[in-house]
Amino acid sequence: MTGRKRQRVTIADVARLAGVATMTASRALNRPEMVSDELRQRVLQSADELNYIPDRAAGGLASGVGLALPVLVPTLHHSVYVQILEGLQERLPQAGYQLMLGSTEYSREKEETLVEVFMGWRPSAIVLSGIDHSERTVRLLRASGVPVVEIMDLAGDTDTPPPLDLNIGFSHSRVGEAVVRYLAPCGYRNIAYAGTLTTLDPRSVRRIQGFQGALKRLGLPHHLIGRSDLPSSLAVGRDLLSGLLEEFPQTDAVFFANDELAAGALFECQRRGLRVPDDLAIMGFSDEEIASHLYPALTTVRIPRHEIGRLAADLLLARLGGSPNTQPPLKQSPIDVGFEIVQRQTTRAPDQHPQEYT
Amino acid sequence: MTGRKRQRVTIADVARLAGVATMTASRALNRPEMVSDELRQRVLQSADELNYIPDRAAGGLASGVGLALPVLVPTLHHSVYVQILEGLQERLPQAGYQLMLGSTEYSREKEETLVEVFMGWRPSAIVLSGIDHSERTVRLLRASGVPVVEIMDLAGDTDTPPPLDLNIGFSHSRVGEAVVRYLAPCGYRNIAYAGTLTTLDPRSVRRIQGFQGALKRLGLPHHLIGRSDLPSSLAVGRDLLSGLLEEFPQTDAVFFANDELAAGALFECQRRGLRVPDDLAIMGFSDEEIASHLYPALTTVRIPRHEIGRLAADLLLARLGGSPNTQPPLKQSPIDVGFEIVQRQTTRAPDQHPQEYT
DNA sequence: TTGAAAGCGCTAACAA
DNA sequence: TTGTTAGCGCTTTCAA
Repeated sequence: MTGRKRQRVTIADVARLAGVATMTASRALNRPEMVSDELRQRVLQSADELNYIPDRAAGGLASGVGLALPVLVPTLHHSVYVQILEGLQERLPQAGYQLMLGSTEYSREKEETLVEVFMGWRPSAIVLSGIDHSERTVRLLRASGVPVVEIMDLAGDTDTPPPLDLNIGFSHSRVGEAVVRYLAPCGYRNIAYAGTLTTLDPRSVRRIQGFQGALKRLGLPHHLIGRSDLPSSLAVGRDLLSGLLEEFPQTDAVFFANDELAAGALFECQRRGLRVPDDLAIMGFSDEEIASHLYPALTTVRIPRHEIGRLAADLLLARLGGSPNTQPPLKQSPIDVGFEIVQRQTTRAPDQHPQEYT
Repeated sequence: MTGRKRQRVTIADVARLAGVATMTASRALNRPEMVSDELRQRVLQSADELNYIPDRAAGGLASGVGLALPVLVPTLHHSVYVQILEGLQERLPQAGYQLMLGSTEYSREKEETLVEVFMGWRPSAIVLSGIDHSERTVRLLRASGVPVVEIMDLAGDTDTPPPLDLNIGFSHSRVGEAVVRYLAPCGYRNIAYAGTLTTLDPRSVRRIQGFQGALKRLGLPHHLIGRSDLPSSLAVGRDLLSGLLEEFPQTDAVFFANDELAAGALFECQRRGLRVPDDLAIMGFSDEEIASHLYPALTTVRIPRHEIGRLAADLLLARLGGSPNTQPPLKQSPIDVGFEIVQRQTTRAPDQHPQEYT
């Protein structure tokens, strides 16, 4: 009694009940305008009566059209990705696409495995986070001809690989630079970077490179780096701060890889009685909700996550729908959505006003 | 040139290249032990050479076995659900099941729509959050015979509907009660509840009912309820607190619907110079990471989310795998995983020690 | 406008 | 052990 195998209600059942051919039932359901009013009514009613639910897999198989739309994110623990997902959810499902979520945990190997798995679901397109993929991933994707959108990083830039296909994001190296160019005029001289997975995640790497490059150009020390291999959390933020202060006591400002780490560090400063931003400046990355509620409120880098999600959806829809006349004047991909430094209270006010960097 | 329609590599291609029948290729790939070493080698090599990726939809269609496993959560903004998802991800994908995520936004109608959509993907089972569903959802699910796991609430309890099938969670009304039974001995007399979606989400409703019932039994006021219709956030937590203090200035303790709201309220207390827990006690629900890092650290209710995810996966695997001899001594569903009050600094120490409630 | 036949890619069942 | 046939549920194509 492992579940009596319930006979699935098929379109043939619906057709039979309505007294029409299977094909007519199919048309009544999918292209109503091709069927006479009367038959359409009968079919719709039968379908309803039988609780008919069309089998997408069979439909896709027959029509050659895939409706699965895999989205690969590194993690769901950062609200950034949750919000991107929401941006995508806003339009894609109602266009008939089924979002499938995969989490790569910042690993190229996991990404590769997930891409393989998802390719088996006849994806109509695929959304990838980042622009750094394994060779096999690239080969698989190229060979399949499936549209790809890479998000959250900017491909084809001076220091990044070319885009696989569509791309929308911002430059992480420029974020690193911008932070230095923001903090230096505030009078900070020993500016540190602190992050997790700093070797694993190519986006962190580029952020650090931009950061260090800018420091070098200003003649400031660029060796103040705090690293952790643990996934990021408030606790790790505390540890990162402690480690940094121990190793480099001269540190007077820290740029964290995300707001969560920065918040943890801020809590640690409170515990230690360190005054922020007088003794130490703290800067985050992402501008998550907590940033503005912390005390003092966190200076951070805002990235347009929701917009990334929505734009990715638009790009995809335009690419897939291919409605040839509605041809929307789509911006040329890669699209740089830029970022913005949000000045709050964990850094001293700069001499110059904050500006938008793209 | 809307994407040259790349010829998909099928198992027939693989078979042809290997010089075997399609069926042999299929067996070499899926039941290797049924094929001679030599042919298996040839097939595997051909598959690799052609970058063959099996079409799950076609496979499922032919074999009658579905591999999609939809998971419906109310939101991804609470880390609780992210962690449950992780618990599920730990085992299900490697057993070949494809998790499909849907977010209901606490709406029964959205849930119904999602269930309908997902039923079209030949799900092998389906995971639902909560035990309150629309009539049509129940009918659809029942008719399909698909195994269902309801999580995060306890069905078949005195005040809850019977389970659809498998169930694993805890009693929200007992949480409400337990909180009162915890706070009262600490000397609090005007204990308020504050939450969002308090009318929409049946779990909130039951929590409030348990809460009010316990207050009544103790002869304490039970009308101190703060509500908001916005989705929960730190900002709403602040507002909720402000509203409560304005409407019921006598309030001396507040039980929030989640830790995020409680954190927001705590920030608001800081801003107002209110001393916690001396002037006001704050209690959260969920024990998210931030709870222990706040200052003062948040007293809250811990729920075993990761365990819920893992147990749900186990239950499902046992139900689906049906390996008849390995018949694991599965606990009888519904499974009550209980909860636990975590005493920290936002409430005064009670006369009696905290206890586990199930 | 409606219907019949064929087949999408794969595997269960049977035959060799 | 291997191959052949049929068919999963649906839609495309073509004919009526």
